Amino acid sequence: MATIKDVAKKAGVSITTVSRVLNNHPHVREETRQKVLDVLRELNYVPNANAGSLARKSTSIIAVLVPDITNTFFTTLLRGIEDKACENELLVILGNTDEDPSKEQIYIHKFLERRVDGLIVVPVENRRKNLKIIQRHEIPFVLVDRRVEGVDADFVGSDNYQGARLLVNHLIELGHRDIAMLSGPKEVSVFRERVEGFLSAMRDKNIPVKPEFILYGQKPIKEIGYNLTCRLLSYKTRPTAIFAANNSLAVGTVTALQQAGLNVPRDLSVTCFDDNDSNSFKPFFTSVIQPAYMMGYVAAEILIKRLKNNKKGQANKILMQTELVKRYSTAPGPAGIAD
Amino acid sequence: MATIKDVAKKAGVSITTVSRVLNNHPHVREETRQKVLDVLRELNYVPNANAGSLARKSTSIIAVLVPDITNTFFTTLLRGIEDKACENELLVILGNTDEDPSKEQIYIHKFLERRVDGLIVVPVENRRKNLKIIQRHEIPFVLVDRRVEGVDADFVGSDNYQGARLLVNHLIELGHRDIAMLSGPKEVSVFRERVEGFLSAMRDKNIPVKPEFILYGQKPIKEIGYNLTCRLLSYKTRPTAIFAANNSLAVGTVTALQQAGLNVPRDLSVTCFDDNDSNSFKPFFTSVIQPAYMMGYVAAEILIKRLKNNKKGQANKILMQTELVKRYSTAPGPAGIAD
DNA sequence: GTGAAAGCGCTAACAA
DNA sequence: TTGTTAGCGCTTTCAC
Repeated sequence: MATIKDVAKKAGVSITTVSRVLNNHPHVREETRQKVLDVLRELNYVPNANAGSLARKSTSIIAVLVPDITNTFFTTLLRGIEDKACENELLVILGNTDEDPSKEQIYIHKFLERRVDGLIVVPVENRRKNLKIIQRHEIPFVLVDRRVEGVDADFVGSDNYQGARLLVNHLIELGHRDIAMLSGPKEVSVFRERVEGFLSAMRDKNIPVKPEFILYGQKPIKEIGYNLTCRLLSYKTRPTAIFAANNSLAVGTVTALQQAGLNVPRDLSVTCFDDNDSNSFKPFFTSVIQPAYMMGYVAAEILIKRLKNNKKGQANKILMQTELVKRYSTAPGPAGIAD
Repeated sequence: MATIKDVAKKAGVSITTVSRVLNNHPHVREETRQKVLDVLRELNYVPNANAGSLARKSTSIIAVLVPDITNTFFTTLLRGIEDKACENELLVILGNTDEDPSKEQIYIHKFLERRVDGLIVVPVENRRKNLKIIQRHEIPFVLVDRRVEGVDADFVGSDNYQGARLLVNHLIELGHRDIAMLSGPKEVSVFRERVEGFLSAMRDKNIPVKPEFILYGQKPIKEIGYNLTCRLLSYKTRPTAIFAANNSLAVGTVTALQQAGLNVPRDLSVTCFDDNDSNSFKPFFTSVIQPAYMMGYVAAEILIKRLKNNKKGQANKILMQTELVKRYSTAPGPAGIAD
């Protein structure tokens, strides 16, 4: 591949001049510029961005880390990030951690080696270790969706506590009392918050919560949702409604229920956080929707601002509101609908 | 961030020696190695991969270009690629073209600038231009899913022609005669092949095909599927079955049908290519499934082989078999089931 | 076993 | 307006 040197020689100018026309610097005579432009074309010149980054000490790349790239919530988030990044001529590189802390660590390391300008990360769990590595090297990053204790960084999330309350209040209004909650790992902030919202809504209405009705899965994925639901079904007294902490868990829940010959919502109501599938022709779940696209967009915005302002300033903490969307997975419970 | 120079100075050795221990070269005294290792840790040294790439003239990065990152088919493909790449310590960077040729061009350019070692691309359309750019710079790449006329490159796809025949034969067996086909753009090979498969299966059974029953969309996405289906429904004689060329079109189709008060499969049968949602608890569509994961894995395998063998050798052309999966979107048609 | 030095392709003072 | 030069952080040849 042709280098800037080749171009300079052929155009009969110095490499500095070529560099100037490549970067649209002023103070280049129109005639010279044209000549260089011609040679550029003639040689099919493609600048080596790595060499440029090395010299410029900045890559114009931001890295994004998500726990599950097959989850609509994260792909939508990603799209928000990409759009904002694109507006600012930044390249986005993506890592999929699969909810695995060691994968997270590997990706973070690779991204640091590539000297990305900044990162946007949905952290896998509550261990500060991986994030501290980023901080130690003073690379700006923003946390999305999940907080991590002891890490003071920009954060964009949604009001999980309030969202969970919306969902639970809806179930209570439908007449449900025996409500079970399927949570993701305790270590992840969003799941703790959703459980707390659940508990508070129940407390407000003086409805007792059976301890065995709160189940924590190691990962918020459908296989785990399936297993936990089977456990619920094995109880002598079963819940009449299940609140799954995310979309994937809910899918596992419904799978287990169907397999047990139970109809949703006739026999049991099911609710969850987030949409399950962007492609669905008939969204099924009554759920609380987070503004995923906006969360990504804003996260990128904050990161970019930091990149431009030389990383200064206090951490931003942004909390977005959620919305309850009633659909087909919930129905009146045994207590009947309250007025 | 600490550089190799800092490490060398602090360890009292030359940068060459540091480089040697970083790359596990032999001929380093164990004592020296240990000392360097200690300093490496002490300074939290993270090698600059861009500088390394520049010197080594290879980045160990491969780029992947897909048309729609929200489509399960492509995310599954991607996962296959990633797994194989990971085995070989390659970093994958992703571009989402949104079926837009100009986005494709932009990404290809960015990837070339970053000097990726190779690319895996699901091309947007049948224009050679973007791919010729890659070829001109002699960067290895493999085409996946879609072929491009006039481009002789490694290719991994599936037997769309045969897959379409499976689907159509199934519909015919169910007693359907008035079968409509919703295709993606003519310019994309897979859609041409699926239409041809459709036509050949109909011809084999001597069933006439109404020209107005073959509709081409500009993009294979649900919005277009919706529009085309509305067009079908406006005809005086409607089809009794619709063959959507991919999963997203099919979702649009069902949406339109539901909106028109039609039940699938009672009033109309619908089939398509590929699964619609990896997360579904009750896959709905009778469809032909391509081995997406395997396609990605094999594509990466071929690319990596080429990277190692110095790019030599004739182009591989791999065609994988598809599988018909009968589910809930098809039912017997007016002619009744054939024996 | 170890180091000096050249070079990868580019940017950015500084001079002219 | 243009060119010279010194890096950016690393690899690698060659000599010791």
